[in-house]
Amino acid sequence: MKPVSNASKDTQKRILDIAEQLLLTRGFNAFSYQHISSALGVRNAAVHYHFPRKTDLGVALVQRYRRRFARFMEAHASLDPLQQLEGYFELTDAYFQQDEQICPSGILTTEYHTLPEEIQLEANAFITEMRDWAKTIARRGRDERVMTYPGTPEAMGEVMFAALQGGLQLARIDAGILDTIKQQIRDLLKVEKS
Amino acid sequence: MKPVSNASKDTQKRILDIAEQLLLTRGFNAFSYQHISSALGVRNAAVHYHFPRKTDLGVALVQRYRRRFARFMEAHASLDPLQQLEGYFELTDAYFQQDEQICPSGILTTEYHTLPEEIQLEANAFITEMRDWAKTIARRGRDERVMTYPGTPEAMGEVMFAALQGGLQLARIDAGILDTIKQQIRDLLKVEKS
DNA sequence: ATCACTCTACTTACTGGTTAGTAAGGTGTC
DNA sequence: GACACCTTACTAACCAGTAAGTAGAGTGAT
Repeated sequence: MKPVSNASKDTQKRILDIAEQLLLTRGFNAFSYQHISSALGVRNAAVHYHFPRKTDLGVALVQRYRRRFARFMEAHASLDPLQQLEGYFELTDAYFQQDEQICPSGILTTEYHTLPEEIQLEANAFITEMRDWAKTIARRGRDERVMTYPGTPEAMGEVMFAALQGGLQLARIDAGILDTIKQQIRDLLKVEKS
Repeated sequence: MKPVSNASKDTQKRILDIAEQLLLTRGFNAFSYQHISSALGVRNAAVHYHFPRKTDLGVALVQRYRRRFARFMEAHASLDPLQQLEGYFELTDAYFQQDEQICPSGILTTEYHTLPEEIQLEANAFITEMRDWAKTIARRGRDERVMTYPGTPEAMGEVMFAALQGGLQLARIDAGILDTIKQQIRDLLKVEKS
């Protein structure tokens, strides 16, 4: 149990918060330690003190997403599939409403070939977890006879996830597209908006 | 009508070809004039001679996409909707098979907030054209009674386009996802693979 | 209680590399 | 000799990352 001061923990969290905002609006390659340090009111080297290399910061960001998404799944585990679907939609909306952020998986896959391997590995795990959650909703929806669709739950989950990822990006061009896609997914699953 | 030498036209085309490859694999912010000039075997300033600012190069790239996509639509205009759908799928496949490239609209929307306004405007127009084509396929498919789906053709087109855009990106994590999504779209439209 | 010491969380000051972009000069072709 | 198409040589800004120093808070011995 190593003691970490409150100041350190707080600064570290604030760095992650600022970096997250920059990641989801500008992408990993288009933000610098300067952006973070000036937003935080400290010097460049202070950021390097907490996250020596930018790769460390990237890995920490994705790991935090994974912990957060694990808590999200846990909180929604006992809900029925229709509520889980709406919860998934709300998560998507929440991104866009905050500075037109997009889903982290969209950033990570688009910039994939330019990312350090350590971040790629975390991204793989994170995205697999998100895709699996979409598939789980589709599977439970069919098992509990509240969703009706052709094909396998796996395929339906992939389409739902891919459409929301793409939809979030396209919403930057046309904000209305996100609602259209959410409603069409409901229609394709033959469910009513709850 | 200003005369342009063959050498110039050729170099200009080769710059665009290299830049396109870099754009679709690395993104606009993650490639430089150095990347292009070294791949082309010329000096940095030679690229600036043809495209003074990087913005000029970006605009030229998107405009070329638009011309190319216009020709694509013209070539497929007289086909039946099922063939148009498969043509759309083939276009998607072609991107991925070439160095895991993704759809330009995925790059442009993901990096949107970091792009110069001139490129944003071209991107808006290009993406609108691609989305409209997807909607046209969905509309004609229903009108000619070869596709069956809930919701409006507009909504179905948006979901198809967004799912393919997201699917291309996710294919970098799991190559199989693209085929899964294509087949699920066929199933959702109640059409057979042609 | 106070001096000596240690540690955290920074700062200042820097390096070497990369970036887009430019100015001026050269060379071959019509 | 005019022009297209390049080159060499450069600038200023930015990038990630580092080395060395410091202020202040806490600790421990006397």
